[in-house]
Amino acid sequence: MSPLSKIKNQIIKAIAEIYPNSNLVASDIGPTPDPKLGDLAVPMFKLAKIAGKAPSLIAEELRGKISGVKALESAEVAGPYLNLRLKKAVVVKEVMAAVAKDKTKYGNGKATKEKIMVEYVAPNINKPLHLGHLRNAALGEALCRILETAGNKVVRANLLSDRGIGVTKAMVAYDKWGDNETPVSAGVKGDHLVGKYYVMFDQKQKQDPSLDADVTAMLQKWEAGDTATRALWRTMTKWCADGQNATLKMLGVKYDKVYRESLLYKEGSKMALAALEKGIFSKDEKGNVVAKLPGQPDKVVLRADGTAVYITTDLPLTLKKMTEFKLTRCLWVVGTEQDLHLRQLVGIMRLLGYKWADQLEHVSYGHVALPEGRMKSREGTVVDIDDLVQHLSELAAAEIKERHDFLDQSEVDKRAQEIALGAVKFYLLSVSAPSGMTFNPKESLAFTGKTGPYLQYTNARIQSILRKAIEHGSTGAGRVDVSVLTAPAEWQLVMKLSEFADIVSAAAKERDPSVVARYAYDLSKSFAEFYEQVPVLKADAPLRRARLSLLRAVGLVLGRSLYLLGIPAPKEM
RNA sequence: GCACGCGUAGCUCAGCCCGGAUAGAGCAUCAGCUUGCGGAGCUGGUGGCCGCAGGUUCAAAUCCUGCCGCGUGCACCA
Repeated sequence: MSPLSKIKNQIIKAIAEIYPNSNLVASDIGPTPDPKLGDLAVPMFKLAKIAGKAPSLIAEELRGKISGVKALESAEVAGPYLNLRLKKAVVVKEVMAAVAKDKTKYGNGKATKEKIMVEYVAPNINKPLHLGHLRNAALGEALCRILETAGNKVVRANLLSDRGIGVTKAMVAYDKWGDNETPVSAGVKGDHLVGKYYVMFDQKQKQDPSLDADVTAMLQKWEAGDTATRALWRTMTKWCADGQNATLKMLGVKYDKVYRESLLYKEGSKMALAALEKGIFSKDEKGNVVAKLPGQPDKVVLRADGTAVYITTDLPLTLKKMTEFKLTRCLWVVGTEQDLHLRQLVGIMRLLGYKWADQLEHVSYGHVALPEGRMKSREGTVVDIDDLVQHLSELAAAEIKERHDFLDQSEVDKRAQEIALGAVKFYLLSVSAPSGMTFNPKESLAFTGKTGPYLQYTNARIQSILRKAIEHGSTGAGRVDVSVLTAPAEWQLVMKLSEFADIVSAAAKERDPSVVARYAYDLSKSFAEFYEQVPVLKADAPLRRARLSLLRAVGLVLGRSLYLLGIPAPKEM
């Protein structure tokens, strides 16, 4: 529990001793709108209702009577609110001690019994990953880190859609016009090479619609296990998957388990037929196997000719996930356009009699639009991740070079990519998930204002001061009296630090990394104000030591916040 | 047509689940801050019928109802 929550709980308890049937809870207590009014505000409306008295009267009664809260300095009545002022020295000591004690575990939640699988990205293996995948990857990875930090066991899973029309189109085009080209001979990543043929197919198909028949024919050969077709498929899907994995690695994504559609869909057909036999599914007039779901449209789970549809794979996949890993929760990070699909999948699992259907959960995120309109892979209007990060890195590199004349190119490149990733990830994560968003290139490329680089810059400044302190021989370690930290800017920072654990648990509960993004920004903003107002290295020894330990605490918590968001934290930039 | 999501400052978005003090940020714009620990920064100003109309309440951006606008889905596509 966060130091702040502890204090709030003590206040709740103290009020309950005066009003035994008090219905106030810790979350009723909030910050005051203005620091001049005090630190915490307790609204009296709930108590007023119970007691049948005016809120201001209750506040008046409580004022001065609250006892047993060590951190409480004074209480003032402001209309229907009881505003509390905290003893800064007490709180500062408690918060700083908590950070010092827990170090990199500060903010961790208590271990739960939850074991949660998060499936995210789940790409088609026929083209490079694009902007939509980037929002998915950023969201999924941040969610995993937040859930882990909140005390849960997390299993990261990917599903490769490595079979079907998309892959086959690329195969047909390569077969006809590929001329034995390879990623090495072409000098491009495998996913980009496969994507080139995927786009080529659609261009040629517009001229010659008969190409569709070639796709059908190749799909059938693949299905029949034709040796040459399978070999081509293995080669091309490997190229593509390797390329995509390189992109994911750059993004900091690594999976515990990777599923492949090609290894699952047949099992799905069996499950569907078995359920048909038992009368759980039925056949429609065309002969398709259909699940009839209460309150939802019917869902075809197997085509009349016995071939699989998208959801067919999900049947055995979901079953495998839940049983193999003994999960208590299973999340999909998937766009809002699949809301209905996933509701239907959950409904089907329930229909099949699996009690854990209630533990399946869709983390839905809105579509990323471009200002010009919708992204379309086939029309080349996609923003692919490799190109985007490359472009951002170049801009960042130019900024770095302006500031540092004599840096190695390799160091420039390294920092530039970290800044580029910070910029785009923060941009995508700072918007709450279900909202659609417009990807405004200009803004996401910006390094000033409420951006990833601002957070990274804050971290770099903190690290810089700490480095200089060591050079000057004053580390701030050892016995430090932190109670001298009484300046408003210091107090504001300590209050921010005190709520970190609450932020982590709220983000985990809401499945919403934007909570952490907002916090990280607020913390950085508080630091910047502190930095402008208060000298650290030039302060007298006792104060300097105290401020240095505050900076270490802020650096640690900011670093943890950046980690939760999957944003790199370079020490210099 | 039905379902889901969205509508808050010129632009991009928080806040809504769980109703409470003058509705918050960033960008843009205007005016300031540098012999100083990293100016990718800081301080201040301008800018809002919180889509519209009702209702509930001592109190509504927040809850309820209806309407309007935008997006997505309702495929033998993934």
